[in-house]
Formats: sequence, structure tokens, C-alpha cells
Amino acid sequence: MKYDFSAIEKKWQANWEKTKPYAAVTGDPRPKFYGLIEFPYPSGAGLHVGHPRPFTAMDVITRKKRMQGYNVLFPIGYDAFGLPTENYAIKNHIHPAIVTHDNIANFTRQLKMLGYGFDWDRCINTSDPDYYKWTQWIFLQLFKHGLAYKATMSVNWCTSCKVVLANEEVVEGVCERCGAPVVRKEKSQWMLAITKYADRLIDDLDELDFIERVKIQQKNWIGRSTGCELTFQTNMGCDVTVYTTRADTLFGTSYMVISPEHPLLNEWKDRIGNWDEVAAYREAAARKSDFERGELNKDKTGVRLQGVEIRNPVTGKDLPMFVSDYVLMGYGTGIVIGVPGHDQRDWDFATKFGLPIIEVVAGGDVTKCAFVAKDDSAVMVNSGFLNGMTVKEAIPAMKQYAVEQGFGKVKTNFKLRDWVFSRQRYWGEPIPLVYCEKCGWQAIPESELPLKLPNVESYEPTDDGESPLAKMTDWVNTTCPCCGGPAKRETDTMPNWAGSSWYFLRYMDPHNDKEAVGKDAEAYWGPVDWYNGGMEHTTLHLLYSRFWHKFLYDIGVVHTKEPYAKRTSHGMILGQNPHYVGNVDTEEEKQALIKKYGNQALRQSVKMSKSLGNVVNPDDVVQEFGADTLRLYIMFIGDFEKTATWSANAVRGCKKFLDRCWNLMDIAADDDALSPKNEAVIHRSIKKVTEDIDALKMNTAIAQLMTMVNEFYANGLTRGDLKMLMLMLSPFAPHMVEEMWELTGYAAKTGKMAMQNDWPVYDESKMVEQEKEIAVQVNGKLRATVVIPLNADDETVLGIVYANEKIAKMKEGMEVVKTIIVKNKLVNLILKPAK
RNA sequence: GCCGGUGUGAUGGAAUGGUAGACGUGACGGACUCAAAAUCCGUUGGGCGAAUAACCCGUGUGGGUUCGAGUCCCACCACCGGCACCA
Repeated sequence: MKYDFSAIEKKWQANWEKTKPYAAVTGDPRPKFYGLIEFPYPSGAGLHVGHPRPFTAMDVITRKKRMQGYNVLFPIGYDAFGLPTENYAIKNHIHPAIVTHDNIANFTRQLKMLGYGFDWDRCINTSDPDYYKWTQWIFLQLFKHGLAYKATMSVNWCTSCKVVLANEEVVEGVCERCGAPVVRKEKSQWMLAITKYADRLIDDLDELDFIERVKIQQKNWIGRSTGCELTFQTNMGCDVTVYTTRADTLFGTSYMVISPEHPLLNEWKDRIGNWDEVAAYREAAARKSDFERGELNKDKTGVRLQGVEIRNPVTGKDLPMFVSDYVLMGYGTGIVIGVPGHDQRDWDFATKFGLPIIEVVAGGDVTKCAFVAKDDSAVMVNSGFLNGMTVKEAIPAMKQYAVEQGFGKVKTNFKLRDWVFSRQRYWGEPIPLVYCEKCGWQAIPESELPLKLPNVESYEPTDDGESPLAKMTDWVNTTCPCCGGPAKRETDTMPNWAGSSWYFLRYMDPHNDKEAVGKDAEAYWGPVDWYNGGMEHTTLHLLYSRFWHKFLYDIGVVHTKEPYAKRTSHGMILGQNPHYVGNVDTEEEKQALIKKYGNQALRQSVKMSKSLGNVVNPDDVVQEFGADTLRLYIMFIGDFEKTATWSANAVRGCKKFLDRCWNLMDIAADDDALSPKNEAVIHRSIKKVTEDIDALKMNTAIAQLMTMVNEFYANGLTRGDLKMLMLMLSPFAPHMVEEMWELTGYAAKTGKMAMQNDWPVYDESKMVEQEKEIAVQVNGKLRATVVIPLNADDETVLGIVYANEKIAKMKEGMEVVKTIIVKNKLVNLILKPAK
């Protein structure tokens, strides 16, 4: 019988849809396992071949867990608010809700086509009012607890999307989505005080089973540094405060720098001798984007503030002060000490402006460049009471001194900024607040949730950057929930990170119309046991959702401090580069490609994109090879964490393997016991496959199954042998195995494969053959192999080794100085000429 | 510049400090076939050989530790990802 994947897949998908073998049961006595994948954004392009990698991996994991007796929650949903849909709607004059609905239908078709064991009854959609009611509810709780606040601030403004972007959405000075330049703009914005959770977001990482690079990236992004604030007396009638991590270098300070945006400058306006010059510098700095100030322009510029003098508390000397845009207003106090001897930026600045460079840490040559010691064992010089101490000793010593003398205090700073939460767009959750002249910002009553998005004529944002909702005066004008007077609704909407910050909770209890998530459901399912997703979400979604979850913990909605017990990450799937130099033969053609495409031409693999024409559509692959082959290949493609390149040939190899498995049905002997010949390879495979799936090493798990099948062909097999293969292969190729399970008669006995809970268990004692081939080395070099009885003692092994003809020859006239025996693996003889 | 990662046959990739190249592509040879496809069985790192005899070389480069190093340590090179004037 031929393996007709198309008919088989349709048959079982329909069966699963009807019988729901993948439904999660809240409260079930079995141990629970909650496996989560990042829900997709339902774009118009449909699923691309990158999606199945993480989806299939978690499907394999959860299918195996189910077979091991777990009550599994493996849900799916759609992150449906967002700019691409809105932009499409604007262009084609279709309501974004309709676009979203159609895209979701297409995604759902494709996901079902791939045979994932999702609990479809728990499917959610963040743009559904029944869902965003609770997104709004959580926002109101944040507001009521003082964590949502409005602030006028300089924000990132995308000139093309006409929308405010979070820092995280600006990549190399351009909009992450559209690539248009990002400029700074003053705007009043809703902010979420994520920085209040900064310490906890770092410290609680220690308890989590996240892959190390995720932890490191989050820590770096939050950027905690501990130092101290030092206060200096000035001749301007007020003190100034700086932040530094290197208080030990205070004796080496030769000037001070203030940020151009610092408000103190305005206060000092009349007493700064060269105010015109300073004002011009400030204006020029304001015109530069952050990108220009940072990336493009590392040359130091600045203006000395005439008449301003700062007293150094440890030397008693007066220091000059400069304004320079290398000092950021948003970090520390906006004023820094200049220590040119031991900070390269300060050195550059001091050299340009002819300021003294004082060496206070020995070990470098500060006339050539700043000396930044690699470790903290360098010794202090020219530093009064610190002289002779190491840097390590000097930092706390100076801190202590500064605190005692009353000019310093210990301080922790973060690079993380509060989260800009407003978007001047239509397709997002309306912010459920109103503004009353008398009462200020007020939450709408929770009974009025969800605050639904009204229908508008046009989705285009206004040129002055107001949301399209601002034009809907009927909707905007309302009454104040506090005093009943006239009030206006907030017209900004939430960013698309809002809905995804808590969606994993909604899956636990998706139809609850009383609460975001019910207490019992959350207590049963939380936390997520294993969450897999892309590295690109490490500093965005992953951090934001940890923040929301911690807040929900604080107000008693959830019972765990952290949402995800375990986090792993997958590599991207790349396509063939059509412009790769390796594709052409002659040198001229190669040079032409390099000339035309530059470094791009040197890469064999590149991101799939429409413009390159190298996009692989899952629909086509399923059509040609079947869903099981696609699933198997995307798992076999290589190390899960690394990027991998799609290869049409290798897909065929996986189809061939499935054919070989299918054809085993024709040759399997009519016997339910394991055949003695195959017993060892079966038990070895159970161990390997079980452990490899848990470790996300799907490629080697599949390789082991291939090895097992090769053995079956070499040795012959029983139906019992085949049963073992079916059980272990079923998470990877569920449709085909379901059919085989039925054809071999097992379904009639124990029900369909999707309902099995007898994942095989290996027996260590049956894993190895009774004989073992081991390596024989002489002086560390491989010289022979011999076969020994399993677990033979050293004496027996050496007897066999010495009996080997080749080894015996090498031993002639030599003395055995030492023998190293690694049990069942290797013997190493150390020989030297006999005396 | 800082942080993290990677470097292995023609190719995707395997290898708790213990026989480098599992498994899969591709290639070559054979069986079946009128023939092809499919399928099945072999061979396939390089050098020197008639040899599936022996020997030598081989995991980015150069050193080191070890009886033994792809794996550990030091220095360097190349590429990929993230952050970047964060005081």
C-alpha cells in the first residue's frame, strides 16, 4: 500500500477536529504541563516557513508530555492589533477588523493543515472586545496604582508612520517597521513605570530556567549600575549633583560637563558670560537626532560656561564647567565629572579643549590615551588619602568618605526607561481614561469596559500627530465619572505590546466574562512551564510581560512572581541567496555580483523576502510532500537555536524516511514482542529520543530514529518493534503514524494514537550488545580496535589487547610503562624502549 | 568599543576530555527494469599505495595543559547577533 499523505492528513485532521483529543482539562488530577509558543501576528502574507520551527518543536514536546501522562495546555491565538493591518486598511479602504478576520481565517487553515495539537477551543484574538476588555482592565489597575502616568517628553517620532515609537522600536535611528527616519518630538504621552520594577526584573532572573543569553541580554538592557551621587558647591548660588561609578577618581577630575537639555542652564542664563554662544550650542544639539549625537558623531564638541566654577570637595580646587552633547539628560543627573586620565570620552574632550589630564590610577600612559584598568587591582596615585590603595579598595573608601563628609550618597541607576505606552493610531486598544478640567485624568468605571473602538471614516493619523479617534467628537466628548461635568476621552490607543503582555493568562480561562483569569484556573495552570520564542522579543515582549505579570502578582491576580518557568529560543530559517557568488562559475560573473550587491553577494543564505524571491510557502511544501514531511524536516534541519537554511533536497530526504517507515508495515513479522536482534537499538533509541526531545535536540532525536529504521531493514522486525517506532515517531509525524497505528491493529485495541499515554521507557540493561568494540591506542595514537565482552575486567581486556597481532608486534622490544583503561571504550598503552 | 555566539568533508550537520565526520543530502558503483523513475544493497575526509595492508596529515591560526584535545587554558583571525557617548 502506498503512503498517500494527502488523504491521510485530511482524514486525521477531520477526526481530531471532531474528537478533540488535545483539549486541556482545568483541574484534572494528572500533572499539568503548559507549553507556550509566541502567538502569531496574522499578516496578510500568511504563515511563512519560519513559523513551523518553534510551533512544531513545542508540538512535539507537548505530544510527548501527553503520552507521558501529563494534562497538557498547548494553546494558540492571534496578536491581532497593529500597524501593518492598519496600513493595509488605509491603502485598500477596508476596515482593519475585516482584514484581521480574513487573515486569521487563513492562518487558522494553515495551522490546522500542519496538524498541530492546539486546544482550538481556547483560541484568542487580542482585537476581540471580549479580550481587550481585560487588557483595558489591567491598564486601569496600573493607572490606579500610579504606574501609568502622563508625561510631556521628547519621544521617538516616525516620520512615515506618524506615530510615537518606544526606544525598543527604533533601530539604528530608523523605524523598525518602515525604515523611515525617526526624529525627536515633544509630546504628552502615557507612560508605564517599568523602571519601578527594574531591580526585580533583574534579580528574579536568577530563579528562572531561561537560556543564558536571554538572561544576559535582559540584564544588559536594564543596565543596572551602582555608584554614587556627589554634590558639588558652585559659585552660582546652588549646588550641582553628578552620578559616577568611579568615585575613586575624584582627585583626577579636571572639569565638569552639563547636558544641553539641563534645566539648570536656564536658571543660570543671566550669570553665564557667554550665554549667546551657549544658547546657540543648545539649539544645534536639539536639532540633531539621537542617532546623530551618538553613532555618527563621536567627535566631541562643547562650550565652556564663562563664569561658572565648581569646587572639588577633595582638592578644594575650582573646576570649569562645559556644556556638551555627549552628556545625556536622560541618564544619571545630566551632569558628569570629567576624568580624562581614565575615561576615553573625557580624554578626547580634554585633549580637544586643552584641559589638564591627571593620572590617578597607575599603570598606563595618560599622555597617550585614557588608562582604563582591566581589573580593579591597579593602584591609586596623586589621590591624597587614597594613595596606595587598589581601585577595589578606593571605590568604597571614597564612597564612605563622601557620605561622612555629607557630599555623597550611594545610588543605583538603570539604562532602562519607562515604557511609552501611547500610540496615535486607530487599530489598538482605546485607553479607558477621560480628562476633566476639574478632576484631571479619571478612569472610566470598570462596568463600562470594554471601551470599544468606534467606527471611523478614515484611519489616517492627522499630520499634527493626533490619533484618528481625535476627529470623532461624538465619541471624544463625554462626562466625567467623578463630577459628572463635561470631559474628553483619551484618543491615543495602546501599543501592540499591550495585548501580548498577558495573553498566556487568558489561555488558562479564555471564556471568563467576570475576570481576566479565574483564580482556580490560574492556580492550576500557572506558571507557563515552557515558553519558546524569538530572541528578537527578549528586550520587548518578554520583558514587558514579565513586568505586567509582576504587577498582577502584587495586586493578587496571579500566584507566581514570574510568568514563565523556562524560556528557550529558536534560530531563524533563511533562504538561498539568489545573488550568491557561489552560484556562478566565471570570475567575471562573480565580480559583477559583488559589484552589484556588495557583501550581500558573499552570503550563501539570507533572510527570506518577497523581493529576493526566495520565500518558501508552507502551503506548497505540504502540497508536494505533506505536513508530516514538513514537520520532520523543519525539526531535522539543524541545531534548533541556530539559524538554518531551507534546502529542497533535504526535504526530499525526510519524505524518503517516512516512506521507509511506512513500508516497514509490509515486512514486519506478525509478533507483538520485541525481536532480540533489535532490542538493544530500540532501548538505546528510547533513551536518546526521550532525552533529546526534552533538550530541544530534535535533529539528533530524528537521526536516532533513522538509525533504528536502518537496523530494522538490516535485521528484519516484528510488529512489536514497529510499535516502538510508531510511538516515538508520532510526535513528529502524527498523521502518518495515526494511520499506521490503525492499519497495524493497535487502534482497535487501545484507541487512536493521539489518546495513547504509554511513551516507552528504556531499560539500561538491554541497551548494549553483549560484545563491544573498543579502541586501542599506543602512546595516545589509535592503532587497532578489538572486540571485548561487555564490562570485561581490566585483566581480560589487556589479555585480548596483547593477543592482537598488530599490538603484539608494536610491543616487541618495548616496555609497558602505563596502561589507561576506560571501561567499554578504550585502552591506551604507554610504551617505551625496554632497557 | 562593550556583551554574547559561531568556525568540523562537496554539503546540512553529529560527537559526557576517550575510535572525528553519527544521521541526512549530493556523488559514484551494483541489484531490479526493455528503459526510466521509485526501491533495495554497497562506497564516499585528504595524501601515498593494487589494496576495504601499513604509514602520514586532518575540526579557523599559533601556543599550552593531558596518557589522550573538535572539546579545557592563553593569544590571535574571520563571520553572525545584540547594545552602544549610560559617566
